[in-house]
Amino acid sequence: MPFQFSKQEKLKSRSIIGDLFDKGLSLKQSPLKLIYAKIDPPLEPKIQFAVAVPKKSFKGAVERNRIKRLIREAYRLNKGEFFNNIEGSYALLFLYLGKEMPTFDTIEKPLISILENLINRTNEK
RNA sequence: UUUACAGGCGGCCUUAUCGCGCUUUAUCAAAUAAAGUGAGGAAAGUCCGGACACCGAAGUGCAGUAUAGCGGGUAACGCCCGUCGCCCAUGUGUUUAAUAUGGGAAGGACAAGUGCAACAGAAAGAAUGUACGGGUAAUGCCGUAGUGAAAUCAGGUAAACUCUAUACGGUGCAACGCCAUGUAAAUCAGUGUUUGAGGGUUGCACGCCCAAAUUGAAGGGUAGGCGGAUAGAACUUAGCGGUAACGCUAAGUCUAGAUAAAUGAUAAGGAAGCUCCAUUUAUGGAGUUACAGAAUCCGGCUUAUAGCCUGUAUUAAAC
RNA sequence: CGGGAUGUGGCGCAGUCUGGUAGCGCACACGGCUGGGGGCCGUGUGGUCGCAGGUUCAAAUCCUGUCAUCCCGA
Repeated sequence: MPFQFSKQEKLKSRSIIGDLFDKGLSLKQSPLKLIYAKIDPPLEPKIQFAVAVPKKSFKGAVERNRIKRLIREAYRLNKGEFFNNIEGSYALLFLYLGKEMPTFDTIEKPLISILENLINRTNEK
């Protein structure tokens, strides 16, 4: 079941999200930015995921929803490749920093490269 | 065929591979499977009106806010319908008047009081001028001229204060109820109290309530979870009443309920409209297809909007 | 979801309550003082008063609608 993305995998806790902004580590690959942190004690689905698009860049709710859906889709299709055998529990938060409407391709490529970097970092430790 | 106005529809269809929310069924549960279902006319702005919920009195007075011909519709409204007067445009008529059609608008009161009117002008409210003409015994008086938006009339102005009539308790689903977690000030109930600072209660006043101590009881916050929460002033069709808004009756239908927030992604093909180009005048090629995403729920208003359909009026061309 | 404020020359502000002339500082242009710069002095340019409609003889000002920006509460 590598391509599913259910409700449980969404990062929902307000306090964890607040901590991410305070002391999370970040990886950037334009137009995306990933903020992540290792969570201890581990969460139930070990990897939890969230998306955010700033209201300042995109005023309309339709555009913001569209970008969030694209990012979520790209994450859903690629997460199995990276996280199936990972150690530890992580919270991930993707931010979209671009100013123009993306297509699926312009989302997927930087997302893959960010995930590769993330895996490399966690293995080094 | 052009333009304007009014009303309606409004990101289409198929296949493949993945995927999401909710409901029901199957399994002890979890996970899973199957079936069903899943954004709008504005879901938006939050400008009005309600439903619904709560408040230690939500009381009295003042203040404040809103509305404004008349009649009707409605749960209610500042919304909608009809109508009278007013204003504008066009046609007929034409010295004026009148009349037809269409459109517009917050349309009570200035003989209750207070205020305001730049510049110009003699004068803008306790003011009656100047010139010419008329008239008279003479003055008062009458007309014309000039300034100005308004000039002799106790005028104009209330989208000036104000007055009159009517309506309004306050706060809002982040209301409110419940569950789990559990340290202290704090809360609730009973007993009790003289003075009174102080505090609370709707902007103010009155009024009302609280307040030491002691006994007893159950809990509150803590970005957590559940309920509130989706069947309703609902929708569709038919008949009847009404100029209309709308109402009544009957039959049928079930029509989103998320919560860092579901309704999507990729690929291929197709249909229709519009624009541009080419020409064998009917085809080919290219481009484009809006505004925009439910968040307690309804009724309005306002704003955004490609294209299509219907109706009315109008313009031009051809026959 | 609820509440509040602000839009005026290039920039920062006053004027709005109480309607008739849009003003101040900085900046800009020209001239003067100086050998030159800075500084000071003088003169000048520059504003659909966010937008639309209405009331009025007359609107930055009053009324209605609308757009944008900012702030606050939970």
